[in-house]
Parts: sequence; structure tokens; C-alpha cells
Amino acid sequence: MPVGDHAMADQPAGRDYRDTLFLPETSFPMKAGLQKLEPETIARWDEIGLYRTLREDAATRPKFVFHDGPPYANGHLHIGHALNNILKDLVVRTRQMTGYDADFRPGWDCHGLPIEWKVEEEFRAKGRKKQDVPATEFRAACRAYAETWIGIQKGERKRFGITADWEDPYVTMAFDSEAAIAAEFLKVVRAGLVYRGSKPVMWSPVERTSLAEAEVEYHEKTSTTIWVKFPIVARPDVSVVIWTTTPWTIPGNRAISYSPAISYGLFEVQSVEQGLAFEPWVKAGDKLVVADKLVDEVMKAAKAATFTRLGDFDPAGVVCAHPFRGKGYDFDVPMLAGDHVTDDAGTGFVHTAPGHGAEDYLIWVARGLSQADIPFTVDEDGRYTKEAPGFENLEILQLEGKNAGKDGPANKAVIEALVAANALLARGILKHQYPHSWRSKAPVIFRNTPQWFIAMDKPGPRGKTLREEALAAIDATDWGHEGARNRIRSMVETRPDWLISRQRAWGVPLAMFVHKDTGEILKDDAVDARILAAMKEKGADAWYSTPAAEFLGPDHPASDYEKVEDILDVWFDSGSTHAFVLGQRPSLPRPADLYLEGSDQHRGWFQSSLLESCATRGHAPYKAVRTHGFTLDEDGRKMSKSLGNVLPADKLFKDYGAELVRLVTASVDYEDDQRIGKTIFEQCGETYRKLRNTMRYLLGALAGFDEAERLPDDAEWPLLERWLRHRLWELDGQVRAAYAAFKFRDALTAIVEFCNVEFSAFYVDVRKDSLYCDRPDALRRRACRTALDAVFERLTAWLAPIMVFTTDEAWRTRYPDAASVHLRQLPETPASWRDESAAAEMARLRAVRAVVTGALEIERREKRIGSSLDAAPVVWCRDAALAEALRAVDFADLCITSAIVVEVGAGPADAFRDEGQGVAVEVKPALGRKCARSRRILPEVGTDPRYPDLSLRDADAVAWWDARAAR
RNA sequence: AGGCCCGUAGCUCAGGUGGUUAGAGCGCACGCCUGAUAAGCGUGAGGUCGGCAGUUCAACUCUGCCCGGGCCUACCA
Repeated sequence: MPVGDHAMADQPAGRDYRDTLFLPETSFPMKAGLQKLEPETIARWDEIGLYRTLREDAATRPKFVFHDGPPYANGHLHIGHALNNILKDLVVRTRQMTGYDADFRPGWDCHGLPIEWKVEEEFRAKGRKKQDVPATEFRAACRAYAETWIGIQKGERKRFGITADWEDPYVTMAFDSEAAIAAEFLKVVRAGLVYRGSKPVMWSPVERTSLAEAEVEYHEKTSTTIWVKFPIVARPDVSVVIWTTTPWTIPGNRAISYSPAISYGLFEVQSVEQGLAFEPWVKAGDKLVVADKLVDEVMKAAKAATFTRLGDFDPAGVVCAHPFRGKGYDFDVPMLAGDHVTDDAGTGFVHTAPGHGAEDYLIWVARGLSQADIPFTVDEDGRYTKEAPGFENLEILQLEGKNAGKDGPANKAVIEALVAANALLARGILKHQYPHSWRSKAPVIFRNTPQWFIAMDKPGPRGKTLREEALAAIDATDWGHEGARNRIRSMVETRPDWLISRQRAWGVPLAMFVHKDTGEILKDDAVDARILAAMKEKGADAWYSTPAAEFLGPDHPASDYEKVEDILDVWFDSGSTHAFVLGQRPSLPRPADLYLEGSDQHRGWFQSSLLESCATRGHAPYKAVRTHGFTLDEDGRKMSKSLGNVLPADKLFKDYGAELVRLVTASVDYEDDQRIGKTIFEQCGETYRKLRNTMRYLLGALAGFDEAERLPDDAEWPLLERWLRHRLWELDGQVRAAYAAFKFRDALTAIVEFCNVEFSAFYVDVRKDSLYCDRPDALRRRACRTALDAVFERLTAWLAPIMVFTTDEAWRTRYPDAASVHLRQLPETPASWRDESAAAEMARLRAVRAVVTGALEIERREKRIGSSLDAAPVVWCRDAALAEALRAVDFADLCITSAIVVEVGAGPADAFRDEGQGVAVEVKPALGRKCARSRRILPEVGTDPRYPDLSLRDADAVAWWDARAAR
């Protein structure tokens, strides 16, 4: 029968039954309006004191100790911060909802160079130079600057929906923090690990200041290059040749580096180029050692016309003389093997002045040579000192006038002295990239300066070195995977001593006194106590503003002591946070259960905290460490200001809402780098829509659900609900396991797939008929609503850590008197819900159902049916047992067809079939009239005289309805 | 330049110890429904598993090299 026929016949102008249906009803809107909802929700949480209640609720539970790595109090937050903060929030919330007390005390890192720069700029804008601003005023300005950004960042962090103790964060510039940091430093001093050494730093003579790597920019510079002969002590007729672009560093030379991987030869010059406008320094008979690969280049520069190779040369163990030997440079110049030496340019030998280059310094220290033997050849103004005999007071760079920054007399004097010593082989000119000061644009030099260090390899109070203790602590820590452990392990194995002093203004001082004669650090408990008390009261400023005598007291004359005015490396600040954040409240004992930061912090905070804690306590401040990758743009490029692909927090709030950023965070493999852009936000928007609509449908379908309607656990449950509850039981285990392992994505994926595939497309689709049409006391409908209630309870709790705003909205829509979904725990799911036989049975039924839907789809294509209710398929099963199973349930109900007939056999040849299952489906039109209420087409429609246009089930339901209405 | 890590459909991800036609969800296309309606349901099309070479009877899965990307160092005396 064509569709049209009964459509006409079955639409008598009868009663409109719409009112008798139980359609979903809810005030929960389909559209979220996150931009409005989120700030309102946050304000409400503040109002009801949600965080305080969370703490009170959890006070007696086991602690999960998370320690927040402090972001730097400068600049607006962007997507990278969002990911970092949301991940931390997911960790804390999932622990809080699974039986723990998970306090989150957020922090900020406040001291350091970037803030100094900004504040300097502010002063400059007002026409004041840093030198003219009193130190206390400058530090006060830095403090105010940091304060401002803490306020801004706090607002942005809160706006991402992070639950944390925003009322009482920790900040490294708080007076008691500064005192605590100084106290930590003094503990390291007492452990005997702090010593004064020296190190070449980038120094700008023009500005008389050291520069950090970030304060330097590279520009093209024209330099004088020289080839210098270093006579071999044992064979004075032979010279090793080096090449350098900085002749002024020759007085600082203390070694020559070579590479064991390069072949060197001993060469004799035979003739010199003729007809030159000048007399070359090279002479026939000179015996020179250079790398084989570079000999042609060197000889050409030296103007040697012909030469011969006398043989191989092995530099190992060779000792040279300094070219100025006999003029105050009588030390030996050893040969050092170094990986940094190449034969790409130069001579294959590297002039090594440990006071003038980072690599030179490192190789010197690495070869076990003493820091004390590194000379201070250049002073603050870039002038030679008495440790550069013969060149005292000569300037490397001109400091004044229009030529400031240009070469001073030093290079020229050195070259002339080399010529006089018959040590110059050749000279030349080279244009190359050279570091310049960011501010003055003048070239910088490497200059050896006294600095304070923490020794890595000196035995401490526990008889072990800091390196040994740190490595043992690394082995005792859970890093998630071996790769992460290896990464930090190799860093700690090879790192040099910790350089902790900075000649800066904004930070915590190395608050100690050094005896002027002995160079020893004063260790006196009473002095330390006075220092710390003053700092606790007045902050770091107290160190500078208080006369030394007040700290030193009567026992130590102030005139005997140097008050160290350097400040601590800010990494020491953040490395000390564990000391003043953990162990201060009952909810945050030490050590922490978890540190979670970007993977760059293996070099940063993870390491500074580890070293600080090992130096002072002998163990790590954390039990476990997890990392996340970096946020890249959609094309996998790193986000940077210059590329203009940074996603600032305010744009995220405006364009997508924090909830979507949270969903994105929970969707990605955070351990790896994440590509984030429009596409993934659109995708997560779809996920959001699905989850929101699922909650909305649940709210609608559960309208008016009361306890009397709830079907008891021990009732006779339909297979479909037995299966659904089994799935909830399974999911409960998956979600808990995923959250326990910080695998938020696994939880979200499982939940989303459940919502899409099983709940929405199958369960709800099937049960709509019952939900809308059954009378409310029908067991099937009660089972359904009871199950839906269970789904709602779990869905809102499982998703609460991720979708913090939407789940709260849904929860409070259902329970308007509830304070917040976030005060809940994940609901227990009874083990009795586990029902493997129901799961197996449903799997079998759904496989057959898939054949039925396949057959229906062909009919739809052919326009023979529209709705599946137009059909009454015949299902042919080869297997009689399968047929029996299909007959045992209301299979038409599961397939959403008006009727279904199950037969044993192969079925007609043209039937739609699945050979694998031995199932064939023959689609026939449903027979009978269409029920005006349920829209099913059944022969029985019309058999109840009271309701001639209804099926029997619907007639009964309407009778119930009418009876109730009459009451 | 060195160390570590990553590279499976448009997107986000699954793919123990190598073994049948490489999977899921979303998106997309087409269709259905019009009692979740800026919603819901179904069907379908998408991948030389970054590339090349090797080990093997057999590789997305093992090895090497290369390409692309990221983090951290080192920056050329």
C-alpha cells in the first residue's frame, strides 16, 4: 500500500492528543550564551563562598597536594597560560570530586629583569634615568608594577573557571616570602655550598652593566682578525697558530683548544709572495701547526707563496708559551680538547681566554682548571687592569663622544705588541654578527666578573654533593615516563655550578656578610635572625636601608665586613616556593604530590626547586611531576608576537568562552604540543552542543520525576535499561581510572561517544515512544526515567571538572536550591548494575538492528517509506536461536518500526541481507491505521471504541489522563 | 650545530610483544523526521599510516637516513 493512502484515511478530524503526551519540558536553553553565563557564574561562586565551602567539606579527607608553579607577573595571559591553568584545574577538581581534599593555592613570581626593564622604561618616559632613581624608589615602582599585573592576571585566571584560593595567593614579593627566600639562601650557605667564583658575563662598557642574553641583539660588525703564533715550549722553532676576531682578548689567553677529530699538520714555509706593497710577517723557514683542511687559507692570509708539509701533528699534551712570555705572561698555555672546535674557519685551533667567552670558560672549568687562575684583565669601564701587564688602562671601546662604542686603543696596542714579539702571522678584516646592547646599540664584551655560585660537586652536610642528591631525588620521583626522567637527569648530570648572583635591583638580596680579609661568609645565628626579622617586617628593602652594624651587632665590627648587595637569581625565588607554600597550611603539607608545568620547566622550575630543596633538605619537594607541551597555531607554528598568531585571553573569552577552551584542553594530548586554532574550536563547539543538548534533553525528560516513580533496584528491569545501567557502570570505571591517571581526554572521549552513539542515537531514540506516550505508572516508562535520572546524576558529575559552567547550570536547573554541582563527589555506581549478559544480548540485538536500518535506508532511498514507523519488516534468521532471542524482546520497539515479524530461514532472494550474521530483512509496509497519538501504524487501532483513532496502549494512557483530569 | 620529543582520514584521537580488506567520534555529502527543531535519526565518501631505504615470508608497528615541527642548550673563537 502506498504511503499516501493510509495517511489520508488515518487523519480524521478527531481529538488533538498533543496535550496528553509527556513531552520534554525545561527552562534550560539550547543556546548557552557562554559570554554572559561565565562571568555571572563566577560572580555567584564568589558570592556563596564556594571555595571556602569546598575546603570545609573536604577538611577531613586525605590530602592531594598540588603546588602551583608561579607565572611571571607581567603581561596578559594567552592560550598557553590557559592550557596550563586549566590542566591544573582539571587535576585539582578531579581529585576533589574523587574523595580528596585538593587545595589550590595559586602563586606569582614577581622579581626579576623583565619587570625591571618595564619600570626603567616607565621612568625613562618621564625623563628619568635609572641611575638617577634611588634604589628604594625604583624597587617600590617594581613592586607596584607587579601588583598591577597580579591583579590583572588573577582576573584572567579566574575567568577561565579555575577554582583556587584567589583570596590568599602566594606572591614571591610578599615580605614574608622575601624573608623566607633569604632564609632558604642562608640555609644553603650553612650547608657550605655557596662560594665566590668568577665567570665571564656579557658586559656593556658604555653602560657599565652586565647584560642578560635577552638584552643583547646581534648586528653586523667589522672586526680586525689576527693569526697569532704560540711557540711550543718544548720546540720553540715551531708555533701553533690561532685565529681570533678579538685581538684585545690575547692578554686573557690561558689555553688553546683543539679537536681530536681534526687532523693537524706541521708545515714549513718555503717562500713568501713577492711584489707586495708591504713586508709580510711570515718568513721562509717558519714552522707552523694548523689543521690540514685550513692550511691553504692560513698560508694565503699570511702571504706565504709555497710551503711543505713536514708531517702529522698531535696536539694532545702539548704546552705552548704565551706570545708575551717574558713580559708578565710566563704561565704555560695548555692544549685542551674541546668539541666546540671545528675546521670550518680559522686554523683549527681556538684561542681560549676563559675570562672572555662562555665556551672558553666552560672548557676551562670542565678540564678541572681553577677559576682562581682566570684573570680579571678588564674592568667595569672596559679598561685593562694590572692583570694585563703592559696594557694597563687601555680602553677596549671608546666610552665618550661621537665615537662611543667604536674600537678603543686596546686592539691596536695588542697587535703592535704581537708584531714586536714576532708572534703575529697575519691580520685581516671580517664582517660578522656580533652582540650589541639592546639599549645603547654599542658592542658588548665578555668580561670576567666575580659572582656567587652554589657548588654542585662539593660534599654537603649529608656527605653527598648536591649533584648526587639531586640525581638520587630524580630517581625517587615519578616523572610519568622515562623520557622525562632522562631529560632532567642528563641536564642535572652535566649542568655547571648554579650562578645565583645578579647585579640588579629588583629581587631578594644575597643577605650575607663576607669578611674583608679572609673572604669567608659570616655564619652567626644571631646575625641571620636579625636579618630575617628585618626582612619579614620591611621586605628586601630592609637589607639595603639598614646599616650593617645593626645586623652585625656588637660581636662583629662592621668595618671588617663586606655587605653583599647582589640579588638572587629569580630562579632561586621560584625554586624556594615549596619552602613557604608547602607545610604552612594543614591542607598543603610537604612534599607536594604533583608539580605540573610546561616541559620547558625541566630546565626551569622543576630543576630550581629540586636543587634548592636538595641543597636545604636532601630530597625533592615533589613526589611526581607531569608536563604539558606547547600551544602552537593551527599550522603547527609556535605562537609569537612577530607572527601575530597569539591568542590572548580576552579574545578567547569573547570569541569562544572559557568553557570551550576548557573543552579543547580536555580533548587534546596535552603531553605533546597542541595545535590550536579556529578549526579545533569549531569542532569542540560541536562537542559542546551535543553535550549541552544531552543535558537539556535529560532535564526535559526528567521534568516532574519524583521518588514515588523511581523503580527500585530489585524490580524487574527491562533489558534496555539493564544494558544502559551496565554501560553507566562501565563508564564509571573508565572515567575514574582516566581521572586518576590525569588522562582527561580518555574520560571525555568515552563520555562523548556514549552520548552520541549509545545514549542519543540509540537509547533515547528508542525510548522516546515510551517516554512520550506510556502512562506515567507504566513499568517501562518508570524504568526509563529512573535510568535517565542515573544518567543525569553521572553525566553532570563526570563532566563537572571540564565543563564547569554548563554542568553547574544544568545541576541548578534541576535542583534550584543546590549551591553548586562542584560540591558533589562523583556518584558511586553500584556493582550490581554490572550486567554482562545484558551487554552481550544487546550487542547481538543491535547487530541485527543494523541490518534492519540498512534495509530501511534502501526503502527510504526508493521513496517507499519516510519514517521508520511506516514499515513492518520481516527479519529472517538462519539461526533459530537468534530468532528466538529477537522474539523474546519487543524488537519492533528497538528498531522503531510499527511492527516486526521474525522468521527462521534464508528469506527471499532479493531481501537485504548480512551473510555474516545469517540475517535477511524484507521491508513491508506497516498494516493498519496510524495511531493519532503515537504515530505507530497498527491493525489494532480503532479497537477501543472510546478512542477510535488510537492504539490500545495510547487508549489506555489517554484514559488514565482523562481520569486524572476529571479528578 | 647538539640533546630530547612529535608527525595515522578535514579536526581530535585509538591502533599489547610486527600477521586477515587501518578504526572511532566529530565535521562533510546525501537522505529522513518535523512531538529534543538554529535540535534529532540514517546512509555514504574521505587515509600511498611524513618521505626514502633496509631487516623479515610479513611493518602503521623494528633499524638507519632524510623532511617538517616543537622544547632546551650552544651560538662560531
